[in-house]
Amino acid sequence: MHDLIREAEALCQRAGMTLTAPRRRVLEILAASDTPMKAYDLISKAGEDGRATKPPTVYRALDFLCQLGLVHRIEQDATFVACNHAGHTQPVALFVCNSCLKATEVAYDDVAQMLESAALTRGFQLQRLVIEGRGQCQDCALAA
Amino acid sequence: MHDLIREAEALCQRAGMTLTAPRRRVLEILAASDTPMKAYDLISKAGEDGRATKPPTVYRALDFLCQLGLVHRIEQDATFVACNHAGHTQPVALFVCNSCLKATEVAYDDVAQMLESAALTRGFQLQRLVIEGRGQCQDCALAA
DNA sequence: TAATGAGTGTTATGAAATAACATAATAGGA
DNA sequence: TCCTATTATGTTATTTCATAACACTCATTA
Repeated sequence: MHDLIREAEALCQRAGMTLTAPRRRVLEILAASDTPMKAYDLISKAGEDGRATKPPTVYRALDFLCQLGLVHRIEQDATFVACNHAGHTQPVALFVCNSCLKATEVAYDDVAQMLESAALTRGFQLQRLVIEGRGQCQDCALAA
Repeated sequence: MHDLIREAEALCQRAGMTLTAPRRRVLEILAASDTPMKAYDLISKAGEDGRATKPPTVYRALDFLCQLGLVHRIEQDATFVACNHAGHTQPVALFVCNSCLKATEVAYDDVAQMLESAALTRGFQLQRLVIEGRGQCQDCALAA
């Protein structure tokens, strides 16, 4: 978990950017959470130490972290989750359990290639790809 | 385009549901648009005849139409688009052009199967799948 | 030391979606 | 037919998600 922060720092440095205080704070909170979080939960959590934290601060940090691939935004429900494979810039698929809400991150090069070629046969040049699943994770299936 | 409405009616009947006035209205507007629309654009457009149309009316219609697969919600930017292959209940991938904003709908059974099995090897049982792309469509690529 | 640029703080507002409750329309059964 | 249950809509208000705009800080460098 502190690994993640260290990796993040290294990654920023390589990219010529800096992991400033608010960015690090947001990443720490996300990394400590076992489920994806809403932006406003982050905002109140980040403000739990003395000073107030306001929406733009957190949204800016999230934009930054998402761009570096350190955090993923789950489009279906506007939540954010820290990336497992810190540092990879490849796209991932995110499977979210409807029961426990935990997110499973999966690399999917093969799938991406299929989609890319499916798009290309229609003359469409892919720049960004979002793949999100909903369902039931193993733990919840066994518990039921 | 009127085909779509007729198909929609048939589909509703088969499902034991009804294509009521507001639902039909929303579907018509979406079908007439060549790009995906935001909910609030629909709301004002639907209100252009005399009577005011309010958010819940349109959101309810959208929920209904999405459930029947007559409309798709694009999660990335919260827009809605009428379905091409009216009646299919299989999932589709949506590729949205960053220039002209038009959406291309693509069936992807093979990709879905890959993702499903990728999920299953992790014990994850998929119930819903969202696949969305962003990029440049053929027309815009040629125009540039 | 001025000028630049990147980042943050703050106020205010815009945009997307839904809760809660009242009302209407419709279909089925006695 | 009349009652009742169900389904859908109308309406008000509010919640949730996100960003615009501008002032300020602080490090870098010319």
